[in-house]
Amino acid sequence: MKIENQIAQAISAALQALYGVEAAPDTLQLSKTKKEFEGNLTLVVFPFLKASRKAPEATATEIGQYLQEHNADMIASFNVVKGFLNLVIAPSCWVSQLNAINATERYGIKAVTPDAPLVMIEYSSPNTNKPLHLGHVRNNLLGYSLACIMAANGNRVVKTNIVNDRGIHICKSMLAWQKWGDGVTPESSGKKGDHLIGDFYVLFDKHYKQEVAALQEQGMSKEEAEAASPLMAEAREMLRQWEAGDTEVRRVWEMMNGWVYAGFDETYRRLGVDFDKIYYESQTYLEGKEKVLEGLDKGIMYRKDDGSVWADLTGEGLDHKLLLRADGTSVYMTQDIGTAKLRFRDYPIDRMVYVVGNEQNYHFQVLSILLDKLGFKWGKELVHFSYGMVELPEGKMKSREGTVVDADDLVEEMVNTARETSAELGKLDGCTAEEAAAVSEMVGLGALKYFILKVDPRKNMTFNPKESIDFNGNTGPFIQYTHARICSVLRKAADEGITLPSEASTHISLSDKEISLVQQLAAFTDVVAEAGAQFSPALIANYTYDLVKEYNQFYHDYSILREADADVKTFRLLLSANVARVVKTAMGLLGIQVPDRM
RNA sequence: GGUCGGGUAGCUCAGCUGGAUAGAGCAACAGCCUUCUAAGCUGUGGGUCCUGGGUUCGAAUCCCAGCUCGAUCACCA
Repeated sequence: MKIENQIAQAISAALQALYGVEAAPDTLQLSKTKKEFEGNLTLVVFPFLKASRKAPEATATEIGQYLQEHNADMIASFNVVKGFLNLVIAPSCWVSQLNAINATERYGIKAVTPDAPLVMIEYSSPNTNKPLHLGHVRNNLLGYSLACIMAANGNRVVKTNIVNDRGIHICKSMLAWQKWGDGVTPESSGKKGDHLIGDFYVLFDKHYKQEVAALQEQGMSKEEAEAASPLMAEAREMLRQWEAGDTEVRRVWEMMNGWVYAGFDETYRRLGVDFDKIYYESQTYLEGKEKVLEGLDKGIMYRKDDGSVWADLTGEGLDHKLLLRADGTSVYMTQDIGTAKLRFRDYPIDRMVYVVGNEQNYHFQVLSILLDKLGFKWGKELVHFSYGMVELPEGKMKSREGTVVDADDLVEEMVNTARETSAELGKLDGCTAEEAAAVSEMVGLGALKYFILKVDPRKNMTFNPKESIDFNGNTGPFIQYTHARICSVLRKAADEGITLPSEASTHISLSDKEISLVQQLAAFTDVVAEAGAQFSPALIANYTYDLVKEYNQFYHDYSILREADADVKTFRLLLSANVARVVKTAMGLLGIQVPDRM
């Protein structure tokens, strides 16, 4: 058991004995002692002054004395500062704590049992008319990391992606390709499929804008011109043909979507994200219609005179929501209902998590209510993991204005920078080209992923393309570097013929840094649990940074292999090995790999 | 206007289920490599925690009011 928990129990017993206070161990304000004070754990005694009827100092002293008397083996000494009781824990306890951690397989990761709750996580969910940009990258990294964190908390996890493969936006790209594409393909152009399609989407927009401008010059208002645009009319007609199942339109659609998927797959692979099950809106939107009509029968929805179908959500403090247009076609909400139906048919979902930007908060509020009304047991409790936008210093990224940061370009740039930095520092001089490339990939991606995941997901974040992502300080490479450093020490130890024992001797004295590191390691399980409860990879990231920062201080101030005392040396090696292990596990939860050398 | 998020150092962010003197990184300046990897370590300067009230022994943290930025309130997805 964690020392902190043991102490909490002892304090709980002390409060009962001294003052007759019933305080559950987990309600105590017990935390790591601040650096400026002597001790390892600090209890805040202010809450018990009423019961003790004594001054803060006297109360703290009384509790301290009681604890020391009854737990002599654990509490070496204590001191009191105002209402704070600082406890010094016996060093042997910390060694035992480290030994226990070392003995725990897959430390920090809970086993997934067959009857564990099934959590489905939807993320990525791209449109098929343009390549992925930095906003999608944040989505993908958050979704993937969240899946890892939920699994580490003992849940069965299904990662899913809903591809928005139909609609007017794809028709625009298709039309532009037919008109001006001249039969170009990814093969003939040497361009990634998603980028090629994105170019045609932009091209459509360019021609459309010209058309509208020309019509406006003829005296039309902007709205009139947009409505009169022949190009847009053609796109709409193409969508109608698609819905009607026109073979030629469907053929082009399938071909061009195929190009895009090949491009996406490449980006996903490089980002290191994957899915257990992919849904396509072209396959789910009809299901949604069906479900809505079912709701209509049950009186959950109503039909207007023009034939459109609506849900009345005024009872929930919201508005009326359209679900089927007068012409019977479906809207976004309808498709999400259809997708939910298929998913529930495929999996016994206990909990559904949607990783979607915060601009869609209202949508998911409505979706939750509708799914609940339609009888999905997890509908009410669905989680909209709502993350903030990635903004540029100038403001929002806009696809059509070309101010997006492309995902592939960014990754490439990061990996290049990593390679150059490694070369400059001469870090990979002894490595093969393959090893060097693998490390560059890890470090470049590590920098990007950590940069994005370390910030609170709910907050908007700023990305400045002019200032490249850092490799020093609170960054992925810094953490990776520390791991590599420890690996290097362990390699040297092995070279010296040292084999690590499973336990360190408890009869040694420890420095504050060493104790603090053991405490940090012990806290890892709580951090994983908290990250799962709060859906926050950032908690894992910041924890890991603190751990590594502290380790580097230790590394600087104490020698490991040159330590004369064999027992202390063993302890330090064991401590280092477990720091490396936790770093690797924690970064793994963020989808970041760590190299053994760099 | 309604609803929901933000506002902490020059910049990017932690800290927010109330606790000790509000922390990191970047940027600036000054040190530390013949010694386990200097992508590291140490130090200096830098703060109206948006403002004003309230609750409390104690508030960046909780409550109220206001200021401000953003998202959303589509027969787009």
